[in-house]
Amino acid sequence: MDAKFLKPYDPAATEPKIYEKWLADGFFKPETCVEKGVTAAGAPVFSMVEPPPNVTGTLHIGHASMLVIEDIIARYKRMRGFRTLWLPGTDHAAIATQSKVETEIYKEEGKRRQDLGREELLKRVNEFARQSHDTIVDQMKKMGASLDWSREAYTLDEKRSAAVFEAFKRMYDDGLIYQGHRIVNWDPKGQTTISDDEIIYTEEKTKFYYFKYGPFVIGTARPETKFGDKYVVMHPDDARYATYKDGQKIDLEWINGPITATIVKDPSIDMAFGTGVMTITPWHSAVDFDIAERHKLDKEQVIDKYGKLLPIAGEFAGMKIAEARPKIVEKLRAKGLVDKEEDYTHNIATAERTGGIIEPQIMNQWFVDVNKKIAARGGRSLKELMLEVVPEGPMHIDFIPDRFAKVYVNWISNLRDWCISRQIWFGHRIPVWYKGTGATAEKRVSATSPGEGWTQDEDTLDTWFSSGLWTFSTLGWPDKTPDLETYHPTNVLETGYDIIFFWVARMILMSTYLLGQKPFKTVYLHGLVRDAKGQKMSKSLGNIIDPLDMVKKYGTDAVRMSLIVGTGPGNDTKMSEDKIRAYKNFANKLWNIARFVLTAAEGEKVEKDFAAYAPDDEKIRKERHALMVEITKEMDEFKFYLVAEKLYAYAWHEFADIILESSKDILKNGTDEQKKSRKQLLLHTLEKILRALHPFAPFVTEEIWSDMPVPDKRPLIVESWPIMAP
RNA sequence: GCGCCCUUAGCUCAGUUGGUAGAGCAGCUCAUUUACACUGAGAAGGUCGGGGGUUCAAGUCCCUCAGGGCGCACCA
Repeated sequence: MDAKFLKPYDPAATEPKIYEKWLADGFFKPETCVEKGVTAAGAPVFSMVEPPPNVTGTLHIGHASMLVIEDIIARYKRMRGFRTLWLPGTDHAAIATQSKVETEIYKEEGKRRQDLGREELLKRVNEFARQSHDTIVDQMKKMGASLDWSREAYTLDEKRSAAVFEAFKRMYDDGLIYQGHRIVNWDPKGQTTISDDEIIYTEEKTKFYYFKYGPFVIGTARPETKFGDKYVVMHPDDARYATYKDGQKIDLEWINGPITATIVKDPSIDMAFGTGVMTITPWHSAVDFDIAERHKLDKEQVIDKYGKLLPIAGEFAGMKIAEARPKIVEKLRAKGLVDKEEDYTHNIATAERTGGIIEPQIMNQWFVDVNKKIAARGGRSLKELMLEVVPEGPMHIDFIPDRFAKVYVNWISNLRDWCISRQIWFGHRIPVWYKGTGATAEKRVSATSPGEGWTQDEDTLDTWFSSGLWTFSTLGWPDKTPDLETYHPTNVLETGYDIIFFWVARMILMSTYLLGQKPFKTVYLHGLVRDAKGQKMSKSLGNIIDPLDMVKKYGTDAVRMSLIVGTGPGNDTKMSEDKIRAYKNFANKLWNIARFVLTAAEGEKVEKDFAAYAPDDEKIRKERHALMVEITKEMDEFKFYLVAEKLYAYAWHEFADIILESSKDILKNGTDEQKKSRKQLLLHTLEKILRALHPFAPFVTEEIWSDMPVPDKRPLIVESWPIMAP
C-alpha cells in the first residue's frame, strides 16, 4: 500500500496533478478516446454544449453547480461507452460586459464611452473580456470539468461571427429581419434598447392621480407624460359616456393652457379601471401605441433619450422626470385640475444590467418578425416552428421537469417581434451598410464594406442573437462540417430555468429555422443556488459562497457532492459551508476505506468473475448489484441527487460501518477460503464504488483508483460504469 | 388577473404506477488511540398545512381552504 494513505486525503495536493494527467491523456476529446481504444469507433454519440459563462469577471456558485451537473452527465456517458463530447465556451454578453467596463472606467477615470470613442472603448472591453476568459477557464478546470478544450468557442470569435453574419443574412433575405419605427424598451442609463426579458419589475409605492380633463376625470401614475395627450379614450359600450361621439372635439384647459382634445372609442379600455376614461401617450406606452395605430392618431415624443422632458413640456422642458413630476402636479393643483390622489403600488420597469428606469420610446430599430410565413420552412412562421418542439409536436424536446414545457409554450404564445438592435459598441455589429441619402439611398447586407462611401450601421446585435446559434455555431455551421453532422442535434442542454426565454427559446428558434433541426433532444433545467436559509445569494446580504474559496478549503469533490445532493431538477438548491465540510469528511472516509481494503487485501488482485463467494459475501454481492442497477436507472433519469446520496450512504454506512467491520473477524479467524472470498469481496465492492462515484467525486476516486490492484486497468475516467447493461 | 411550485422529525429534504412514515444535519446518551476523531454505537423525535371526497387501503389520486415562493400579463 502506498504510504500516502497513512495521512488524511489532501485534495489540494492531489487535484491539480490529476487534472493535468487527464488533459495530457486527452480523454476529454472523443476522437482521442477512440484512437486510444477506450471508446469503440462505432459507439453511439453523446453531445452537449456548455452554456457559455459571461466574460464579466469570475465564476460564481451557479456556474459551479451547472458545471458539476454537466460534468456528471459527461463522465457518466463516457463511462457508459458513448463517444462523448462536452463542448466549452464563453459568451461576450454584450451589454453586461460593456456596462461593467464602462462603470469601472467612469469610477477610475471619470470618463464616459463618448469620451473614449468606439475604438478605444472596444479595446478596453476586449482586454477585460480576455482576462475574464482566462480566469473563468482556469476556474472551470478547477471544478474538474471534462470539457473538450480543443473545441473551445467564444460567441464573438471569428467562426462564431461568420455564423452570426450568415444567420442575419438568411433571415434578412427571407424577410424575417426588418427595420422599422416601433415602440421599444429604452434604457436611458445604458442608452440602448433592451428586450422584454431584460427588464426587472420592482414594486414602488407612489401616487395615483386623478386629473380633471375637460368634462372627464382621468387617472395616471405618470403626470409627466401627459403634456401631449390630446386624445381621450373610452369604451364604446360605456353608458356613462354615451353622449360623447367618436371623433368629437372638446376644448379644455390643460397643463400649459387650452387644448382641443378628440374623443376616441376603443374596446381595449377596461371600463372598471379608474374612471373608465384615459388619455393616451402613444410615444411612451406600448398599449397606447397600439390604440394610436388602430385609429391612425398622431404620436408625439414627450421625453428624450436621457429621460428629460422635451420643449412640448413648456416651462418643464429639460427637467428630469423625478424632478418634474411633483412640480407638474403642483401646477395642476393650482389650476384646480387635481380631482384627488391615492396611494398606489406601481411596478416600475428597470434595466437588469444598469438599473436604469425603462422608458418606452418609438425608435427606428431592427426586428425579427416572428409571425411571417417562411416559404423555405413550409410556410410556417418562427412562432409556429418554435411550437413544434412541444411534447406532442413533430420535433419534440423533453423538458425536465416537464412542467417547464408549459412555461415555454405560454411564453411563445405571448411572443412579439424580437428587437435585435442595441445601441452599444461591444458585440456583433449589424452587417448592414448604407450609402447616400434621400431617394438615392442604398442599403446592403454585407460582412465587410461593399466599397468606397459605404458606412456601416452603428448598432450591434442583441447578445442572444449569437448565443441562439450556440449548439451549431460551435460545431462549425454554416460549413457542413463532420462535427455538425456527428454531434447535432445535441443530446442534452443543461441550464438554469431562469433563462428558458432568453436562451433556450432562442436556440430553438434559430435551430429550427436555420437547420430544420431541434438544437437538443432533452433540456434539463436546474434551479438557483441559495444560502442555507433559502435566500438568494447577494453582495448586500453578505451570504455569497465563492466556489473557488470552498474548493481551496475543502476540495473540489466536496464542493461537487454538496452541490448535487438535495438538488432536484427545477428546484433551487440550498448551500452552506457545513454541507461542504460534511462531504470533505466523506472524501476522507473513502480514503480510509481504501486504506483498510488495500491493507487487508495486500497481495490480492481483483479477479474478474470471482465466483467462490462465501454465502454471506454472496448476499452482499447481490445487494450491491441491486444498488448498481437502481442507480443506473436513476442516472438515466437525471436523478443525480438520489444517486449521490445512495452511494454516500452505501459507502459509509453499509460498506464501512457493516461490511468492513464484519471483515475484521473473518480476516483474522476465518478459513483460508473465507479469507480469500472476503478479500475479493472487499476489492470488488470498493472497485464498484469507485466507478460509480467517479462522476460525482472524480479526483479522490481517480487517486484511489491508481492504487487499486485491477489488472489491465485504465484511468478511471475512461473505465466502464459498474454495470454496462442494466 | 392567468399559471406553476412548495407545505412530511428542531433544520434541509427523500418518499415516481396508492400497500403499516425515511435519510442527512443539529440536539441527547454512551464508547475511545481505531482503516478513519474528518470516528463508532444507541435512543429519542412526525395526528405527512386544515377540511372533505374516491378506495379494502391515501403522504401519494380528486375537490376545497390557508400559508409561503415564483413566472407571465396588466399597470390609464
